[in-house]
Amino acid sequence: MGSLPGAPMAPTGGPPVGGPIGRRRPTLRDVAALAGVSFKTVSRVVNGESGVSPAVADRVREAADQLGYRPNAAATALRRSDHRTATFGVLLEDAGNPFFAALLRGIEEVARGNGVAVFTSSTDLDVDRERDMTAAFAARQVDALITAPTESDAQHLMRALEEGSRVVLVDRTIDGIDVPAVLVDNQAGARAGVEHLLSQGHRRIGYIGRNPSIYTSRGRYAGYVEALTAAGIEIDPALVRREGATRSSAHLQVEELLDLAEPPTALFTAQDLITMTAVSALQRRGLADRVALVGFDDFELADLLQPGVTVIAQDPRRMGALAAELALDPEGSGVHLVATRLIARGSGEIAGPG
Amino acid sequence: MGSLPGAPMAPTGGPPVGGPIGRRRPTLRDVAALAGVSFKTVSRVVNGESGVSPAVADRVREAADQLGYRPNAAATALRRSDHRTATFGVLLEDAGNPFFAALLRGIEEVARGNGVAVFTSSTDLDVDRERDMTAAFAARQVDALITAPTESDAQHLMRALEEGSRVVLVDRTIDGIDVPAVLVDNQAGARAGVEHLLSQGHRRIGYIGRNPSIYTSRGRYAGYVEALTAAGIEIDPALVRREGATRSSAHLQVEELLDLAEPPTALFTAQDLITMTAVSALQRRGLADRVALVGFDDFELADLLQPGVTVIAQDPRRMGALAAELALDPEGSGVHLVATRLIARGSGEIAGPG
DNA sequence: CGAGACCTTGACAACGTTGTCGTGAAGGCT
DNA sequence: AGCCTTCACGACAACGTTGTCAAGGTCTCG
Repeated sequence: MGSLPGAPMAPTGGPPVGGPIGRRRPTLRDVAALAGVSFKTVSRVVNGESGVSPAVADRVREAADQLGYRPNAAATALRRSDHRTATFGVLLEDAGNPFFAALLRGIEEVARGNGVAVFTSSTDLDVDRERDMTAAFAARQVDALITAPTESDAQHLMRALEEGSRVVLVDRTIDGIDVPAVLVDNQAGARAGVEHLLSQGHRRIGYIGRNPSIYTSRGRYAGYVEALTAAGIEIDPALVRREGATRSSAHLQVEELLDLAEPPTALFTAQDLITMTAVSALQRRGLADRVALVGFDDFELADLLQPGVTVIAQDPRRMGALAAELALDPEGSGVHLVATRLIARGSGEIAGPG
Repeated sequence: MGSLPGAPMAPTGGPPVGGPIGRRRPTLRDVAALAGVSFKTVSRVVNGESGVSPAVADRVREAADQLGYRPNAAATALRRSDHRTATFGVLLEDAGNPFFAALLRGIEEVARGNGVAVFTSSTDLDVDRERDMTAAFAARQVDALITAPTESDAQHLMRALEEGSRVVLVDRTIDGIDVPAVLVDNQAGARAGVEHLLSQGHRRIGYIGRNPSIYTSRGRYAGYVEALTAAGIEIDPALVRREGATRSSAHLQVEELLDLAEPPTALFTAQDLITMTAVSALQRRGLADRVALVGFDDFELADLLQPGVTVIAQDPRRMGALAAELALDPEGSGVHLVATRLIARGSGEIAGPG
């Protein structure tokens, strides 16, 4: 972990071969020598500490500019008593998914504005990978770890906390750990989506979601159940599919629902990729304007499909920005709920049999 | 730059307030004390160096496990003679754009497999931001900087090189610097796309692209020109728009072309977002199945639109993986061209007037 | 004019690790 | 037995910075 594959050892004792390209980077001492002061004085100027006369400070700055001095981040991190590294670690399911990509952009934005650099990694829901990367980030002493945790085991996060990183959860939460979190009210969002379908006269509403082990998946299903129950409709297990992890399995599940003797007249899909899969399946069967569809997550081009896809939209960029702000603020705490918003575009407004 | 906003100073001299949550992380010395050896011996065991008897090594490993020892990355980076940090910096235009998101995933994958952590940042084509982040990454001593450079000025990259980081260019190249690069043959790809339209009988083919200051934009336009010229068709400046930077300006340009007295019968759009914008405009005017369209870059749902969108597809994930491998390999060099591929889905096969 | 306070500056330790060298014991050879 | 090599391990410097403290100079005020 953490080591590059060994580069071949250079043979010892040969003649000096003209030195590698990189000339040594100037240090505080180099600047000090040029400015004719002690290196500690340079340190003070660089860090904007008080107690340096303006004349000396100018001379130092000039010397620093001339040499192109830049502080060595490793030395700073090592020495500082607060152990700040001006670095975040961000651990998401998949930076290639538009939702997480936007979330990452939101984090980046706030981080950059505060001089913080951001480590990223995708877990693809792999628990081992999640643990490894948490460890890798903690070893690099990130000031904060912003993560959408995969599993219910908080051990690795506790460890990161103990080692001095702040931890902020985003999109998903986890038991047994008290840290700030930015979440969406998945249940309310899903309920609103299903109620929208109910109000169009649908009674047989299929649900296609991801594995219940995923936090968001549980809340969204609960919203589905809640909406139907409130409308006095019993949950029909035949209409519920909650195994979609990969794209192809999601596709299979959509097909299964449509193949039922009594197929649903409307679908609620609980994630963007599943929604896209559903659109694809419906189109292929020529059912796109007969079976209603509401999906959780907005996505690019949803408005250009025929019909446009009605969605429960989140605001991932804002979620990311909020998470980053919580990460920056030592006092930041609590669970922050970000609202969802129903965007009607056509697919959700296809009338039911009623 | 690089400093967190100053946290308020704790008042000095107060009573010890029960210590902060984070207990001190164990160091080599702690492990050494527990194992009853010198800390240098622990260092040897941790790094798998030879010259430690198996019995002692076991004892050390046991002690390290018991304390949960993890090497301090900052100290290692500071002390190592090769200055390796097992860290990459990745600087792209926009991690929210699917193309760059996939590219990032490709880099991440290879990096993770080699124990390398990845810093990311988006530039949004802002040159200042690009320079700042290059500096921020270089200050953190990244082993390699993988970047899709914005401008033709290589100064900041030269600087990063001098300071010991490898530099790998991806998607875009830049003059005056000799570093490995992973590029796409934009010209050949665009030419193939335009030739495809020509073969459907189109002669008036509009071109909508981004600002010529962008490397990829130049190559793609050159391919357009090349294809038309080879077919004996003169470039009609009225059909060429190369100012699309933002989404709304792209939209405007599509509208302008369609508003011409003699509008084009086919469009070649030089980037994914522009293609989406064009689809949107064509749909709104009811021209989606009358005006042919070929776009550079594949994108999600391109096959589900009506008609499906014919594209020149790249393989960004592979590009990213390749770039990361070049970054890892000290001998890596040269320009690596990744092929494009035309995917016919309908929009590009709409027949021309001929 | 002298005492104290303050301001500017420098010397030096320390952060946790790797690199270099030294030392003592064990082993091999003549 | 004596000498040289090898092996296992430790002592210590060094990386570039921040934190602590002390020294010397200037200023204020009685």
